[in-house]
Amino acid sequence: MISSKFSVAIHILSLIDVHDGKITSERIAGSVNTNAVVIRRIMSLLSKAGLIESRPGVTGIKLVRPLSEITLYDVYHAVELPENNVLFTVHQNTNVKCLVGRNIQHALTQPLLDAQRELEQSLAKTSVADITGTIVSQG
Amino acid sequence: MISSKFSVAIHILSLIDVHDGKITSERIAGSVNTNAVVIRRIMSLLSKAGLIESRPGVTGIKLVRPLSEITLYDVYHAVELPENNVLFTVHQNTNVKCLVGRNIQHALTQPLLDAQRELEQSLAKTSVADITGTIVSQG
DNA sequence: TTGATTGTAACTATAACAGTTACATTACGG
DNA sequence: CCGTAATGTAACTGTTATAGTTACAATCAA
Repeated sequence: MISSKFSVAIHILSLIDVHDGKITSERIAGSVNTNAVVIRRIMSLLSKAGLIESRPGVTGIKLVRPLSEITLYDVYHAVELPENNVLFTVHQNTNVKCLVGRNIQHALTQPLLDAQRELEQSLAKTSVADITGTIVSQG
Repeated sequence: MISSKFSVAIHILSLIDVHDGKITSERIAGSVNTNAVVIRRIMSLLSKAGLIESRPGVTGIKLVRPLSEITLYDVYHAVELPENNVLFTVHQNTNVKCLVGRNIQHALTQPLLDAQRELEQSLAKTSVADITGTIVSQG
């Protein structure tokens, strides 16, 4: 399961955009209905990914790129993917004396990478601006 | 992250096939290099999904369908997907007084379902027999 | 009937996620 | 230039999922 960090991150980016950057983590937390530290932790991941910029003591969060140039994949990659960028865990240390144990990891590599790529390419088709557009049109 | 239950389940199905069903959970555990109860737990999920059949006291596990008719998606669905069949967690209980809080879940629904479908369709393209074929060809 | 096997409960350990309190650091506004 | 407010992060708690382990009742084959 992909955690709610992903959808919360999109929520954060939408709010920054709607408020032209003039918003605090406390206010965002009020909209998400959680604690401000939860918001700041996810903002920290978005900062490391180069999507936003913020500074201690200063109210306001800057979008480094417009939301039309940030895809759902960018957000997913920033907050969900582990260091190795691999979605599927494959069990290691299998018994090399066994034909299956010796070769299973390699046999799975390509199909699992393909599936991950399809997921990511689908996410990349939608920008956060598309999501904000849907939100605004709902009223 | 998708857990190793998935890759272990494929390992189990491959071993059943390679040994024509004459194999115990203890032997499978020896190939996977884990405890037999871990294997039986995953076997229980595969049984509930109707992919295998086994009985207490009887050595041997039956493949209900040939591996060529079991896709990676079938295995993934059997051991990884939660009750609601939804891959992405979306945060709930957002603030309805806020435009974004009021509409974010609905705005995310379709793109996230699309991405999940792409992942699943990609997994469905490969059968467990394909994996076993790769394994055997490696030697 | 004996021995092997399955199925499952129960316990432990670890890790990720999420919520919370606390606080040092920073910088803007009066 | 001081006080207020905000960020960034550490530290702790609670919950859940995964994984490993021991134990054992139920089952069946030989």
